[in-house]
Amino acid sequence: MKKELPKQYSPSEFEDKIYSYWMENDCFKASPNSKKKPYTIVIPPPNITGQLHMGHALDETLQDILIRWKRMSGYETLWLPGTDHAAIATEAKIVEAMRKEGLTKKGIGREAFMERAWKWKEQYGGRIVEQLKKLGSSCDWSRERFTMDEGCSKAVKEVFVKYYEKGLIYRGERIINWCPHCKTSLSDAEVTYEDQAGHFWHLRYPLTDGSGYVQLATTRPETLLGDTAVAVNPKDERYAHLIGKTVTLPLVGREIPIVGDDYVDMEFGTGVVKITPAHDPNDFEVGLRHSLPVINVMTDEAKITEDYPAYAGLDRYEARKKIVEDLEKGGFLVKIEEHAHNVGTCYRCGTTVEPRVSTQWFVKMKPLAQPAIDAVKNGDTKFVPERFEKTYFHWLENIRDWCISRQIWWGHQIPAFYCDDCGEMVVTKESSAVCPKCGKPMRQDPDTLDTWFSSALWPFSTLGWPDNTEDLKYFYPTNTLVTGYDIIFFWVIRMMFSGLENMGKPPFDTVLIHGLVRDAQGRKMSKSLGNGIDPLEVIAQYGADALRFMLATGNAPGNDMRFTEEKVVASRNFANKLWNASRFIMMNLPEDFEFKGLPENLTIEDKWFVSKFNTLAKNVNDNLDKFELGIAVSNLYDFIWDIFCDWYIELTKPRIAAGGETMETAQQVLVWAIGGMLKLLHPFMPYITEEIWQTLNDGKSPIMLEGYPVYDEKLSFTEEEKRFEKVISAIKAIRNRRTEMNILPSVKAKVFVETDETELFKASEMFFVKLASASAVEVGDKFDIPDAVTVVSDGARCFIPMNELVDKEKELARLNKEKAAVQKDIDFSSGKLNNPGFMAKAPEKQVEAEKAKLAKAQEKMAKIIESIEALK
RNA sequence: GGAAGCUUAGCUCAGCUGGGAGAGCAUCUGCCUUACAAGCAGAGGGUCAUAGGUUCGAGCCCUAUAGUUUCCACCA
Repeated sequence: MKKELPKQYSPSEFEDKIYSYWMENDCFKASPNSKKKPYTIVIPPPNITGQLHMGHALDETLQDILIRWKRMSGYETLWLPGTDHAAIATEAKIVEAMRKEGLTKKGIGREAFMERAWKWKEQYGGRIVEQLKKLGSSCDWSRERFTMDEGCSKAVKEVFVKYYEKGLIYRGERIINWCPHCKTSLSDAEVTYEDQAGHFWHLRYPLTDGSGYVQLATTRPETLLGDTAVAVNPKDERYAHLIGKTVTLPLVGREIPIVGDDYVDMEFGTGVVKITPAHDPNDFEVGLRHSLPVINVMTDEAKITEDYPAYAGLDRYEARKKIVEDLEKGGFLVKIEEHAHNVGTCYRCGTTVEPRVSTQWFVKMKPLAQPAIDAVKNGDTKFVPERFEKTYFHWLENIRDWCISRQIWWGHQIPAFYCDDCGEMVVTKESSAVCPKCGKPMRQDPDTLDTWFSSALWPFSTLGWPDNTEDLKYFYPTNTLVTGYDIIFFWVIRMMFSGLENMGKPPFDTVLIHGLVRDAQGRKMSKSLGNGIDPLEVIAQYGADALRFMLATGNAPGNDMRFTEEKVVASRNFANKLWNASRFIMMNLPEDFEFKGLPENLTIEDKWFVSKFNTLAKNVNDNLDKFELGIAVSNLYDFIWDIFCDWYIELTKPRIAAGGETMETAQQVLVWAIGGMLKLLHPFMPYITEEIWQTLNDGKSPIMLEGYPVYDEKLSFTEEEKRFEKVISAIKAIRNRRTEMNILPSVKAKVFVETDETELFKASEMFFVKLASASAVEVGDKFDIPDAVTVVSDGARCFIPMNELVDKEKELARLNKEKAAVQKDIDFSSGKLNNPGFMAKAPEKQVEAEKAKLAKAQEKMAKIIESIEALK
């Protein structure tokens, strides 16, 4: 049957069809019973509420390239997919949707809320999964997981109880970051700091004994309501004598002490600080040291509490305004200054967080952090690029206890139970508990866990832990974790210590960090800017292969990249090029063609090509090994376009036209070549390579399960490669000369090739006809052609008799110019070789290469001089 | 305050362990040469931010400076 591709490359015609074909044939499925070596990647689970964006597209593309490459390289590969419940983000969306219906959480109650939330998950959780498939992601969908599914929930409880019993989890009253909008506590990692313009209010607090006042400044006058002390540095001579005295808090009238504490910077401001333990982390510490009372002045919505009737119910900013007014009226305000400062905001909603004292659950980090530091220090896990290890160490070395309880409903409810009668607490994996003291049913802690608590367990909870499953035994530890640098703190660190603590081994050996996909102007893609590019639209227009290829092109680990449509177009054009090259091959095969493998009777140009292909296979594998995906891509791009399409295909044309044995050999090599290139390219452009492969092989078996080409000593023809370059060099030189002289390609002329390699060039005569506009070719070791254009290249001197077209003066000038250029080369090389330092210290390989270069240049020089003489 | 990255052709960026500067797009010239005009053949264009240093040799290593981006911390 005649193999044939449609004339037009239109990816939308076959991408979905190919994906279904892979799914139907279970091509992505992994087995823990394989004899092969495992290679595993767990997907960074996208949020169920999310829509695929360019960040995902990049992340998935890199993972799919790695997993496909390893699969073809003989590993049992598992790419484990799933989604994250994204506690706060999802709950916010559900609450928002409810608000539109006029409903509130309180109104419908916890049970009904959870019912809605699960429905939401069913409705939207599948969307992002379908979008991942569009990219061509070869995940084992039969193993798809969700952070709140039964297994993951079991793992969460197991870990919580274990940590609690080991004293790694505790409950306590601490100052935490509170988001008044999401109405929950946040961990340190969930707070992003941003510069805001603010003010400095200079205030006067009168001494209670009437002997004067102290002056201090604050950026948050409303917290004055909760002041329980004023602090000075005990070494500060200005104020030391005041320690032990009291001041009367303006507006409130409370008598509060002046304490001495090293925390106060004598150089900054007036050297006097108001202390609000309930609403400032540093003040909280001071409060602990001096046993100060902690007075919370705000509700969970950051409104002033009922305790201060003058301000009760006012939002913190309204309260600030009123308090400043009142301070001024009372004569307590000295002055107001402009002041830029950094304020913490909620990473989900952007609201300014309110530090607040409350009772929460914490993970004790110090003992968990150390093994995670060690694992990277001793190389069990390495970061690519390495520089991110610094970030990792810095964070872990300065880590504070992790606040894991959240005051929301969507998530894993904390497995702690309280007795309302006697206050007894029980932490258990069971879903209910009875008070061991009073025998009464206990009430479960209403809080849920930080969403990152469950994703921290992802690399092993998804493999079946805490059960010792076949999957867990075979696939853990996983191999490569691919994620953006913005996720290191949230996720990578927590997976590291969780894996080490619970499995005794780090969860992966390599963390491949990539950057952000920015817009064409280099800005972050964001909803508020509206500059996001929808990957699905790009796929619809240009195909998933083009998008993937674009994302992999020029992608250096850890570096940000810009998305531009031109780059996608360039990638699409490359796919189109490959498509047409394949069409060329197919249309030049006989109907009964049978591929027999690489033939024995290769010509020199075949060997030139095969040898170059061999080098390509080596380079692509080497670069993939080093996670230099961007370089591997450009290796493939350059080879397929330049070496294969521009040269090798063109070289086969005269052979195909000639027919007979040379044609048959060329056909075998072409099919061998396209097969090899499709395989090498497959991880990057899975769809088009599969489509062409299927057509070429009559749909026998998928390319994605073929073996990946590797370097093969038998395919290395170094000598032939070098020799054939001489022919290419001569053809290029002739083309340059002709363009320079404005000779149309349609004007053919006889070419005389003077060379020592007469046999090589005689065999290549047809190439000069096809590629250098030669009407005829004569090869010899010596010619004397008058009125000819002379073209000197490596290993040959070509004469093109053009008679009237030849202007002797111009020709001479050009030859002299060329002579000067070659002389420069000679000077350069001989300069090096005459440099005693170079000769003494440069490696021998380098010296040899330089000598060869010099010899080549000298040979060329001799030919040029000869040509100049002949013209005179 | 601490740390990291970036600065290479008009634009966007490669350049992996130091050995005579590359790609895509854009520009210019000429071609519809039956795989491909989403293409082919050519051309122009860069004291690789600046200043020192190491080296036989530096875009690449070291130091400093400038500009730029990002992360972390934070003094009320």
